Amino acid sequence: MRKQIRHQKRRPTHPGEILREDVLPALGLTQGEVAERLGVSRLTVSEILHEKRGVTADMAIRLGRLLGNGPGIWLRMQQAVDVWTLEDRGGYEGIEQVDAA
Amino acid sequence: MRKQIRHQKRRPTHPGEILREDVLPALGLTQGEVAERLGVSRLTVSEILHEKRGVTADMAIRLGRLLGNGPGIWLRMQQAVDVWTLEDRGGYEGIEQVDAA
DNA sequence: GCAATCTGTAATCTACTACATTACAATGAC
DNA sequence: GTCATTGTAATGTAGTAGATTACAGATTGC
Repeated sequence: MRKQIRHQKRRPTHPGEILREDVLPALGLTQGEVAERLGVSRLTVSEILHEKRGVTADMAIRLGRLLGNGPGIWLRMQQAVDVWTLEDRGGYEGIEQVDAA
Repeated sequence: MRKQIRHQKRRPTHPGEILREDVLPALGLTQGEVAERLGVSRLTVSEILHEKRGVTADMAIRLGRLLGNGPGIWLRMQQAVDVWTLEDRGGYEGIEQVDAA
C-alpha cells in the first residue's frame, strides 16, 4: 500500500495496455511488422507493450500516423501516467501555493 | 523557411513564454525566489523562462503546486511544442496508415 | 515430431536532456 | 558605487529512449 493524500488512488492506464490489448490485436500484425512500419526496433515496440517504457512524443507521432488518429491520445495517456507516478513518489510537499498579486 | 506540409505553420507557444511574460511578473518574485519555492535551481528556472528547456512532468507538477492550477496546462503546452518541433523536423513520411481490420 | 516464426528479455552501447553547482559578466535599482 | 538580479558558460551526474545482438521459450504449420 502507498500513501494517497490527494491524488488518484489508481494508476492511470498506460498506453501500452491499450496497444497490447486492443489496438494491435485488431490490426493482425506481428510486433515485428508494427515495428518496421513505425520505423523503430522490435524491442522498442515490445517494451512499450509491456509498459517498460513510456510513449515519447516521437513514438506518439509514429503511432498517430500508423493508426490515423494523431499523437494526442497517446501523449495524454502517457502524461497521466507520468504525473501519477511522480506524485505517488512524493517530494512536492514543500511547495506552497503563492497568492497571485 | 521550412516545409509546412500538413501541420501548423507557427510554432505553438512555449510555456516559458507565459511564465516569463505573464505569470512571473504578476507574482512579484525574483527568479531565485521562484526557484527556491519550486525546489529547483535558479538556472533551471532561467532556462525554462528563456525556452532553452522543456517543462518536464516534474516541473509541471511543481509549477502547478506553486500556482495552484495543477500540472495540466504546462504539460499540454509543452507537448504541443514537442510535437510541432518533431513534425517540423520530419522523418515520419514513411509511416503509412493501416486500415483497422 | 520438427522446423520456422513470433515473442520476451537480457546485455551492451550511444545519444540526448534535465538538473545541480560554480563562476562571472552585465544590467538595474537605490 | 554598491548590491541584488539576471543571463550564461562550464562541468559533471543521472535517467531514459533507442539500436543491435543474442538467446530461450512459446506457438504454429506441416
